[in-house]
Amino acid sequence: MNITITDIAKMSNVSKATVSRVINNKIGGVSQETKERILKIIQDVGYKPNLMARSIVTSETKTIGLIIPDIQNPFFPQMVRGVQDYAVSQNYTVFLCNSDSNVEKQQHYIDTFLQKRVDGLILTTSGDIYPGHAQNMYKQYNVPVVLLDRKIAGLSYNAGVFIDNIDGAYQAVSYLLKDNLTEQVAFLGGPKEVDTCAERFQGYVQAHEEKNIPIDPELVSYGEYTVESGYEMAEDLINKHGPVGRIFAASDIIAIGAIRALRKMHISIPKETEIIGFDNIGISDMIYPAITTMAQPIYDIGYIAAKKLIKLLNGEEIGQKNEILPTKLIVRETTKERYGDRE
Amino acid sequence: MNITITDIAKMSNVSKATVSRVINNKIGGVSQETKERILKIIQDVGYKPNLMARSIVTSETKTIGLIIPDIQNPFFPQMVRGVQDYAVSQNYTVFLCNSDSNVEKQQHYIDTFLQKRVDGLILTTSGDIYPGHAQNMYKQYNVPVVLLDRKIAGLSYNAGVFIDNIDGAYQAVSYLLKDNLTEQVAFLGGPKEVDTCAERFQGYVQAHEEKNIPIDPELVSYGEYTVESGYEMAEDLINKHGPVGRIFAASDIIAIGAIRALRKMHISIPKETEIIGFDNIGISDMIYPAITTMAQPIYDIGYIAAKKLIKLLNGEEIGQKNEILPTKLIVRETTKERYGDRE
DNA sequence: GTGAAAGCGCTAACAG
DNA sequence: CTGTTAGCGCTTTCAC
Repeated sequence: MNITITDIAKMSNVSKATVSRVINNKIGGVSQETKERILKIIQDVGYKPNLMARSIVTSETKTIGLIIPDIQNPFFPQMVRGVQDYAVSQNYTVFLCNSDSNVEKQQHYIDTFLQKRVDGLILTTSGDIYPGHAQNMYKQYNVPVVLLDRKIAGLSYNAGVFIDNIDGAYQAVSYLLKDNLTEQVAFLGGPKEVDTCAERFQGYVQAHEEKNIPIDPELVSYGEYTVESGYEMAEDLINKHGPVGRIFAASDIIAIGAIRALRKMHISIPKETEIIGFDNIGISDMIYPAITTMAQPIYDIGYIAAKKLIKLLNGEEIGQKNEILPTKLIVRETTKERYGDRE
Repeated sequence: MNITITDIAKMSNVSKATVSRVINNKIGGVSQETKERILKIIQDVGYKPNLMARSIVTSETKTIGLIIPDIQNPFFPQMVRGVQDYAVSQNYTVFLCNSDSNVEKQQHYIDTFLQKRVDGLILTTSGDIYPGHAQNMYKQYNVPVVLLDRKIAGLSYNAGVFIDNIDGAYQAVSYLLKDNLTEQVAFLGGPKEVDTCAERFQGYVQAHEEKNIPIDPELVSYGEYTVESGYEMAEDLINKHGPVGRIFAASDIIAIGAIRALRKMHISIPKETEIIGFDNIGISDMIYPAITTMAQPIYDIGYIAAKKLIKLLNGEEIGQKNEILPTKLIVRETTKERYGDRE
């Protein structure tokens, strides 16, 4: 039905092999003159090679499978952009799926990707991957896996791009505890089982321990990385515990929800309650109050991950297996000025 | 290298055809007993059929190409979700690409998708598609195209899902002009050439005409559908023209930027300046002030589009070619209460 | 420089 | 119910 290489071959009075050589720009294959003749015909009839057919013989699809938990969390689109931009620049196309932080869905997508024979996988994991399956990926399909943003215990992978969540949270909370403050900071977390959240909690604890501030679990809550969850956690916190002086939100969108909740309760920010977020998503400096946050290089995480994956596919060296990107505190309006802020 | 249907056939002492029948669950094909035997072996060795190979013979890839202008605009992820959710439920996988509102990029992605033999295309167009190419899609590849959110003059397509932008904007601006106000509303637009923006401008004009309010072009600006652009347009507007009483922003993210700019200039919302956005993106009620906006069913747009496309692929009737989804004004904090708001 | 032929992994008649 | 065969559109030896 569609026009095929055979058609082109006939129209050009050459063999399929010759056309194939032209399409693939094989060096030293075809005389300049026949090459041009074929090219012209291809152009005229608008022939586009069937990449499926090619894939089946070359056994590479120039396709990457990318799984993220939630495309509606603004963090991920930015990361996806990074992946895509590099992938496209290297002539790859990407399948994108949302796992909804659901392990079954995630596994389903991995299966689908494997069946569609993606050349590689980039995952921001949601919970565990069934160990058996993870094994299968390697043994049978030999598909390289790059982990993004979230690590997963027990899963072997080929490369990873992360940030130092413990240190990031430690720095953020320490900033909140500057000027010899001794009152515990409240913690508004994402899902307890997600490692980024668990690590940020660790950093939070570290900062308190350093100052010998005991941690009352009443000021620690877990939810999801969503605005709504941030809203609810903050509301609950204030209702149950009363006002708090400082909040560390494990992500900016949680912070946004929390800010909204506090406003509804007529608690002024940063005067009565200070708050620090995490991620530095795009809008965090465009809403009011602009969020003080621990920035991570979101786009770069994706970009570098794609780069590592494609290096892997090309059999090149990727350097260190895990790359830890830097975080940076960005002070804005949700925190008061601190001694030593200007120097 | 990978395990193939031939391997399974040998291991099961049957022919490839029989294995194929089992894989595809052909009715009345195989005896229960051999079927189970084969299934067990498939299970044991972890065989996954090569969908590329299947595609080449069935000439369907169970893949959909989706192009959006900008995944970082929160409007689109929600729409993408709609597309994906339905597509996945019907066993399709989707390629997603950002055109960056760039026609060349868009065309490049369409070409790639065509070469990868997607079964159908869903586009939120960015500017024109080269007429010749658009033709090619139909004549040569017979790939159905569903348009989303944005129409494009001169491009033939199989189905479309839109909203009534003219009416939506008309309603929004009319709301702003209620209570016999006669001062022109300012217009903060997206790209002038994008039809959603152009139509919203039309509705804006209509609302003014109805009240015989002349339109001073100084109060009309165009930019992009980004927060930054909203910020700049609002800043420029106030700088050049002085304070304005009411603003109609062609999208919520433009509104967010504008709100930020006004705040910086110490203009209070809604007291001194009222503002209405468009879209009702997720965070529009979570920031402060919460945005009064003309809501559109973003998720549904995507979902319905996917549904239409897959109906098309199945040769089913899609009903009306163009589906126009309803919009609805949601009054929140960026506008004052109006006479007749409560009834 | 070019062609013939084989084969990638699968499905789809057609026999039996 | 099952096997044989052909062939999808392409690349890739291997000859010439």
